[in-house]
Amino acid sequence: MTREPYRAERQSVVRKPASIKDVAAVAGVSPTTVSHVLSGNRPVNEQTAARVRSVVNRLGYVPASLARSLQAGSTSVIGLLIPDISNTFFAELAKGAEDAAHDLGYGLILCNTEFDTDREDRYLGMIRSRFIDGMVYASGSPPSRRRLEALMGKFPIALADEEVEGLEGALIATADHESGGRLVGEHLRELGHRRVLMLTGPRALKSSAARAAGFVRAFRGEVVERVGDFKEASGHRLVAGLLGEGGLDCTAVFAANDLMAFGALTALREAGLSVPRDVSVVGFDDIRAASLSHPPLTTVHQPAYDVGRTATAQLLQYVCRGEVPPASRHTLPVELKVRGSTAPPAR
Amino acid sequence: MTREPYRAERQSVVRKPASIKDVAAVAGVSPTTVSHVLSGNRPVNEQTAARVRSVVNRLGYVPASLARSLQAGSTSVIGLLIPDISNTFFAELAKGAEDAAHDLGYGLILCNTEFDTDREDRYLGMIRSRFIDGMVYASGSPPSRRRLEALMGKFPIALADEEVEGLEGALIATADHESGGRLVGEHLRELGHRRVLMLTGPRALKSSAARAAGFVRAFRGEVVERVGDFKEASGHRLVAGLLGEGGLDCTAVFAANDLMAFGALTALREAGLSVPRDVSVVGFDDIRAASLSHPPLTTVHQPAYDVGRTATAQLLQYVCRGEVPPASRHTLPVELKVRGSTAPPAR
DNA sequence: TTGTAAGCGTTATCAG
DNA sequence: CTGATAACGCTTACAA
Repeated sequence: MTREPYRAERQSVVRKPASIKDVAAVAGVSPTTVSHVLSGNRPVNEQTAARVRSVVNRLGYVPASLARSLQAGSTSVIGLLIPDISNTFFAELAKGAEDAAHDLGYGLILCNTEFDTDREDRYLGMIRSRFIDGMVYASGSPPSRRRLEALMGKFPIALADEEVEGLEGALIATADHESGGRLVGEHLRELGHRRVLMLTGPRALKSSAARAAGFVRAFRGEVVERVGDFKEASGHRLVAGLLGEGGLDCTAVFAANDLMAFGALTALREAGLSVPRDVSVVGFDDIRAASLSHPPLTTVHQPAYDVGRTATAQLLQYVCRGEVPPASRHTLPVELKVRGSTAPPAR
Repeated sequence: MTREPYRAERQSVVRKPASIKDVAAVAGVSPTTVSHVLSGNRPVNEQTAARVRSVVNRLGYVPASLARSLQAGSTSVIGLLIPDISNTFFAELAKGAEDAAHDLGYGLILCNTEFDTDREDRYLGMIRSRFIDGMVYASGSPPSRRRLEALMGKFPIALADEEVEGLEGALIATADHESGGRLVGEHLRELGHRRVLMLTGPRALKSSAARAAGFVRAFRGEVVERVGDFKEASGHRLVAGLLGEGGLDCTAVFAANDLMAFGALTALREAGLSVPRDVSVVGFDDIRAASLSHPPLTTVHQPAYDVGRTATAQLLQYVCRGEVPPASRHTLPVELKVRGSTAPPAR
């Protein structure tokens, strides 16, 4: 009777995989020939080729991509640096990036930073040590700006979703945040609203500023501005605060992202107000929950998938040829999704 | 006047980065010494070390991780194979996997398959060519079973979230699907329900079968079963269908995931039924939208993050030592989240 | 049509 | 404390 542990131990001994030399030796040819049979880079006698192939199968030989990469000087892998993969916006973006990478035979390393600078540093190290051929950089932490700057002239990097101030000389793919704000402004104006509460994102983010600017310009009414942090709790806190201080005094709320809009929604409901009868609410992003909530949220659809896909495709266009990309900006269209959370103001 | 294109072209010429030999030459020492200064693997004269370090900085030398990996025989990168990163369940799982990998200094390659067999094959190739040291495999397409089987004895692979039938001899981390089903069964029974509609996932999935089995055993009432595909549309279609055929004839609906539960919710609402007054609805997964919907969804919280984290940590425990992992199963606890979509049956 | 030999950039071994 | 030298596993001139 063999006891379990023994069997497990025996299985766990990894025996060294066959190398190109092993194949060559068994097939009675040189490593060069094996290489050429597999790559097709130069003609090989059909008899020889057949023999080599059969040995390859018999030994289960698979070329070590590491050695190949070392020789070739590139790994066919790029990185995607994002703050939080569990945020559906970034998950969609990642999907687009992964699709674009896959199309060109590239792998994608997920660099999830949680806004942690150390973590971001470690991932940026991968590009400096040339383990990845390039990086798609989607709004990391603000302090990373200087480091990015140093890298950008020397390594292939593309900015996705968020511009980094002072880093205009790069490949950039971003949603048209300003138009998004404008669409919301026009929508609320047309409904008859004249005074709205605007919950913005952090001031440092250009995307957030662009949304606000577009909105203010198009709305042309009174705008009460409060700064949030893109989290649900901050939307709740800001609205509940105003409600407590003696009234909202606005007929609509425009939150710079859906999560804050949901926080606002909850605060309004808790105060006994009805959406959209008493107050209209608009978000930004169009995350999955937006169409599922009650009422479904009027929001601006951001092409997260396309942002990721475009940034990556652009980047790879240069990476393939071993070039550092020039400056170029792609602004992707957004779309207003009018749902149930907006209506003309009461009275 | 230099015109833009020229500058761009000039910048795009990548000049070859410094190697350890360059540093050695400039510092007047051997590559060996440079290596040791950087790794600390053996003592080096402080003067020499200082000189080397200064040259390293001056030349901006960063060791090529590729060469290091080739020599070491491992890349410190593993893969995470999932069907769809834009599904919040897998995004959470990915986050857990990424965290666990990062903790041990490993990188994580995102292998998003979209249930595409070719795509899955290409990613599995990465492990065979030893570009990655291991793979966390989260419910790929059914046809991949045979291929997995061949790989599992030879390469480090861990199964996350979903068991693959016939592949018991492996590292497995999964949620306690059966207990989840049981909790729902008990909950509905205690509320007084005696006849429920159960929307299951695809029959082939063990997780789905386990949820159903646990539910049926605990509920001990009448169960009308319909097979869905985990998508929102299928929940809607199945419920709307029954509603059309002359009545639901059940006081509650248990969907095997939240998405189908939302589909059911919509169908019920469209038929003029109120949840939970007329019909109770329960989901499974506890995706973000579950707590945001109206009414908030009673559901089973799956520890997606922990599943990803556990599977990955387990895998790495063996990968670190260059071993193929033995069989071992980790079943993670689930939790019933009672929210607003369930209530005692009417009358 | 095929083989030899020189890289790719590290680190480990062994010697001094 | 330091340095040659030989791997790691592949590709590709160059040569035959």
